[in-house]
Amino acid sequence: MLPNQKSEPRSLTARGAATRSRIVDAAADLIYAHGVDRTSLDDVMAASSVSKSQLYHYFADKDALVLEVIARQTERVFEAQTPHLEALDSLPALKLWRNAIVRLNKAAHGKGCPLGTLASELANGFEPARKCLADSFAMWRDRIEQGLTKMRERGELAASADPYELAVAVLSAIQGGLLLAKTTHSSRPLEIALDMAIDHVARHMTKA
Amino acid sequence: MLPNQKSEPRSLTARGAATRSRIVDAAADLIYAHGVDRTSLDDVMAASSVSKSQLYHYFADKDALVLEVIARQTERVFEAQTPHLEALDSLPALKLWRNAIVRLNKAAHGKGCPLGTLASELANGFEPARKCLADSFAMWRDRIEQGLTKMRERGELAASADPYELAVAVLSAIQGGLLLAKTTHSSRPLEIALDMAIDHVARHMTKA
DNA sequence: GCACGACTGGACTGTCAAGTCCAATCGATG
DNA sequence: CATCGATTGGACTTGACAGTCCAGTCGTGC
Repeated sequence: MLPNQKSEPRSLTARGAATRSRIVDAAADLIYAHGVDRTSLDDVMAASSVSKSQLYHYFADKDALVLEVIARQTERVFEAQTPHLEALDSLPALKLWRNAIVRLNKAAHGKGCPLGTLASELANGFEPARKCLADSFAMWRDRIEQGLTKMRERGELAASADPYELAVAVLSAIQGGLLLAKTTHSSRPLEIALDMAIDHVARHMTKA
Repeated sequence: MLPNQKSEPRSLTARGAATRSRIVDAAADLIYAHGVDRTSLDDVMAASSVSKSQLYHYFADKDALVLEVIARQTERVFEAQTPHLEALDSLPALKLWRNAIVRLNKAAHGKGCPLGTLASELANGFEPARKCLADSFAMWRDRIEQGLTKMRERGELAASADPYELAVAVLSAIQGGLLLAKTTHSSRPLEIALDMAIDHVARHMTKA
């Protein structure tokens, strides 16, 4: 059982890094639009103006590329929620965030959450991807949890409230709402789910 | 533009119906386990002990089979929630249902909701499937909504509460909770999401 | 018992996708 | 400017999969 790090050259020049990044971006877009299995490497080649050998120069195989795509989408999801995600420590902040998510979903024409669709497609059958996505969700939950913890420290949230559980509940609402929104071609389910989640947090607040 | 009902023979004998049903069952199982794109017709053939020509005798193409699988999974989901789904008209009934869902998820080794995974995979790019799944979700939501409506008629739920919106919120929580449960390999997110949803309903109840 | 249509078997085709290979360039460095 | 590894091009191999075709069997109504 040798370390078997067969892929990825030891060093990358600036040009190489740019090419590699271009590939990941194109793959992320295509996979978001069509799913992992309906995105061929030929599609990725065409979209990123790259040849087959380059793909296999930078990535051991399609699975390795998919793993990179997960990482890239995780970054994108976090960036898209900036700056809201950094300070979800008050009811007004949560509501602003809610509106931003709804806006984001509309801008994406209700295609759903990039991480959610990847998770649904890969969580069974490609264990490294599942782990990676579980980490992404954990980080996301953690951001929410941090804001709630701050609220509790300030006494805005009841001492009996569990920031971890509240954060999991909120994230569930987001994912479920996005899935229903995507399926029904309407953003209402997302709005309704988010409002429930915010109500749920509000319910654990001490009187104003 | 002729009606173009190219597929499906006019009549089915008992044996033919059985074969056809066997195919759909096998396809449903395989697709639930591996996803639509990772399930080949050869796999379905092997699992249902059927030859290629039989597949194409009963279904116009893979898409037609997938549509049937959606219908079958919809039936299964509803059956699995029987009898709870028929009378979600009290808080205790909702809690019993919650426990049943958690149990079901554990029994399925956290593979998630059959409808949810299909929706995530097919909602973009295969419009007939999306419509079909949207209908399934609407029926599901309607069952929940009916129970809540009954509660409101009885005066247990506040007149200001909207059974439709509450039902959508509950269904979102289920789907989101199942997705996180599947990704994290833990049923906790599902439990947390369901508890939030039930709390949310309880919050709209008139005092006991 | 025979005729006709439902039903079945399985070989065959065409396409497309993953992954391999080798030879050619580019560019920093001594 | 010579060298070496990073980088690139694209043809080629291999296998899988959707879908086609035709020939044969079964079973039910007449």
